[in-house]
Amino acid sequence: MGSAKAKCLDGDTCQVRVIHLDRVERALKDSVSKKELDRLSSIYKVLGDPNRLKIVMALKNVEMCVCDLAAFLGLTESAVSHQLRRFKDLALVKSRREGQVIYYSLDDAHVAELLNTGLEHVTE
Amino acid sequence: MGSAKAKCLDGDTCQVRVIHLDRVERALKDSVSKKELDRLSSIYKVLGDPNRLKIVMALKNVEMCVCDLAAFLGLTESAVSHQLRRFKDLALVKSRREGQVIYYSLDDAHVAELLNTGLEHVTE
DNA sequence: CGATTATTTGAATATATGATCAAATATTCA
DNA sequence: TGAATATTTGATCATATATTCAAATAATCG
Repeated sequence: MGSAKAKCLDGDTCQVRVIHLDRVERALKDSVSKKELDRLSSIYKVLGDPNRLKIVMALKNVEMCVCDLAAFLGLTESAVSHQLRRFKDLALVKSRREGQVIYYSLDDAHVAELLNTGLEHVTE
Repeated sequence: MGSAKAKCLDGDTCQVRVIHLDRVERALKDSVSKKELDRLSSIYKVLGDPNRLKIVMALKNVEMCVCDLAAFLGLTESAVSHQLRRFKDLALVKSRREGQVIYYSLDDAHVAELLNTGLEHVTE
């Protein structure tokens, strides 16, 4: 342990410098699958924009239509629609049509939890 | 309620279409400050990249140096260093020097919570 | 001190992203 | 059916981002 010698991790010809091989191997072993990692980072990413965060925090409390959200955010309805699609693609938000109006609301309890944990962080 | 008439929210000359003025006003009232919103979205954003997510999940369990993380991720040490700076700028990760080696570790309990909540989401 | 190791920094670059605009779709209502 | 309303879609563009490379720092050791 603690050796600064070059160690090989990913094949035969590589030259990867590693100081704590045990920790690296442990981290590799403990890491979640690529699929789970991609899903999780996508969720964080979609929350990682102020406007989208406002959208989802509003939808946490009440159903809203696109033009309400646009007024709330001070953005184009088109811009809001584009962002809502990202939430829908991740199945974080669901929609319900009532005549001409489409109502959006949160569709995932975990995301609500994620938001609550985040809010605690920021407001405490 | 339910009127599709144009309502004005942000000044005198605007033409903002709103269907549920009450909901929009309520959302505006309930929304967190811009500062908090920016901080929170920055945190989600920094977690919203697969490589950075791997970094911080590894650091949740054990202290690691740059070259260990680089080996773990299959990235350049420089790339890892750049990403670690983002975490440090947000005070989510701290570093400790021991001779030539700089050890990184998680510096924020809330982020660990955020990660745990996220992991539950993805692995359940 | 000079050589080696570990990390950081800044410039460069290719790609991703968010907003806007114009046009398309879908629903209601006269 | 045709006009009006609500939303979506695709193209475009300016900006942000992640990685790489080369060079700079920082610390140890001979």
